[in-house]
Amino acid sequence: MTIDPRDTLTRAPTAPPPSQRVDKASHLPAYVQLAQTVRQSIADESYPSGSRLPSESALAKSFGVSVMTARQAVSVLAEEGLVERVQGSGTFVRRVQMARSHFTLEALYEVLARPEELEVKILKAGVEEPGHAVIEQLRVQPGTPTIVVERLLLHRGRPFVFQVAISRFDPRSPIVETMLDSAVLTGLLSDQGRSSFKKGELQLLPTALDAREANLLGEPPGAIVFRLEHLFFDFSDRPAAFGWLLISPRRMPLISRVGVWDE
Amino acid sequence: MTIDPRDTLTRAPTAPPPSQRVDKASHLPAYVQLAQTVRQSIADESYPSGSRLPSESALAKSFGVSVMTARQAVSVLAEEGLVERVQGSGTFVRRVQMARSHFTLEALYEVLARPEELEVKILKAGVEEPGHAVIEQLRVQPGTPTIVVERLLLHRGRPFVFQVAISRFDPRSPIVETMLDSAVLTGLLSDQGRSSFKKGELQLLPTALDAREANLLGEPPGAIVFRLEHLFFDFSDRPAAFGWLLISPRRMPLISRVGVWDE
DNA sequence: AAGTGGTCTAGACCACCTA
DNA sequence: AGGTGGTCTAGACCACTTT
Repeated sequence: MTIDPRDTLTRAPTAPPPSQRVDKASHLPAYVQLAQTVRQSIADESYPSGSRLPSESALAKSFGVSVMTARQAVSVLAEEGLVERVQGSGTFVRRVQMARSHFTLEALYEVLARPEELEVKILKAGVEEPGHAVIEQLRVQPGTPTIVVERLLLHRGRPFVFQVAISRFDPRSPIVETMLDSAVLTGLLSDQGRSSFKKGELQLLPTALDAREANLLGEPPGAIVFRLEHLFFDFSDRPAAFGWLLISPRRMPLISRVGVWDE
Repeated sequence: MTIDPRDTLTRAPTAPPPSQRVDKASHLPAYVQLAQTVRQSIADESYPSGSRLPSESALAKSFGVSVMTARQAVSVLAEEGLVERVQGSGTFVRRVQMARSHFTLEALYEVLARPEELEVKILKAGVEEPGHAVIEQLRVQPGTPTIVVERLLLHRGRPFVFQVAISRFDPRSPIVETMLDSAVLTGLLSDQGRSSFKKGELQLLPTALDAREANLLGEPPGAIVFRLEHLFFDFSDRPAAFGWLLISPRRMPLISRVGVWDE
């Protein structure tokens, strides 16, 4: 759902466009320079919250670039969430707001991308009858065997992630290979590994560790951590891999910045 | 950090570009139609994971559009995370991976955007001496009074969010107005309200509710919930508002989808 | 050297909103 | 009706990678 910024804000007059021109000597693209100029004007309140930016053609003219280039600059700011385009009306400076923030698993990705610092301990690997949750998620018949793998991932010798992964048992693929293939972990997380899926759904939850999990992760009993549930689908749209990661917020901080931070 | 997709994947030959043309009768823009065509080819593995897409000029030619239009179509897929551009080399189909997921506070935003369904209960509003954490976050001198407000937000009559907000005491602004201004909550979350900041930093954490918090939110004692800490800065780059929200994952599910879902 | 994506031009017409 | 952003053209040159 979208809220029209004009409904709720006192319309401020459009400030004059910057008279500055692109520095052709600079190796920075013109659209980056223009975006930074406008970003700075938002930061110092030359273009206050809710006000309308100069039109793209006005920006182009005053900055000495073509309309498409000015448009690209505005696109950068729109993607950053600093401004909002309204067709037929203009581009408006958006207020800084919490709900626009988004959180990425960058911290996890950074670690997984350096396999030389990682160690994978297989805690359990076998074929099991699925429980209720697994039957529902993987959409298998009760009694159908599934492959269950528990892994502890260590980063620089310290416990990092505890993972439980449950896959369909596929008679066409070698069992042992599938079970021990750490690609089911690293392949889902980084660009590496072989495993390949069509799509996936993830849910982030807060949870408390039980005694065993806390011990494995080197956390105090009952520690509160993130649980990242994942369900991946093969190219036939069948749910193929279900599982979850447990990871401490200290090891994977979820931080988001909104508004103008660079300068 | 970035991993070159070519390092880790068997290079698959580039499949032929789609011979389909844009439907000019359709009201869908050409770039959307082309993006959907390519998306479908990724979904059915005509362009398998790791393979190179046809070049933008090849796509443009076979689809009967200009290069810039084909480029815009590829940009859509790149923003979705389905493909990755490598300058000088090509555009490659990316594997579906967990670490590319991102989580937004959309569920929270949806609720906050409908003020008619909301009710705000002020549980506490007053001037207090700041504690250790607040002194650090707001960078105030010990002993400097700060404004503390506790609010319970109800959605359709049911407890939704518990918020604690601590602001600098600003002698230039009316105290009571500042204290009771629900904009400090809704303004930070939605486009509405008056409060305005230059930038903000947010951190999402898992936490357990204490007895009072659980009672307020209608959760069982010790329930595990999200804690969204926020620190907002005014246009002088001074930290101006610090606080946190407590919200159940049932009321704000954090779900992310990766790969090809539409069709 | 040839091919790729990245940037850029100088226009054009359209859909939409405001006055 | 005039202004705005949204889409699109048919080129161009550049930076970069691969052959």
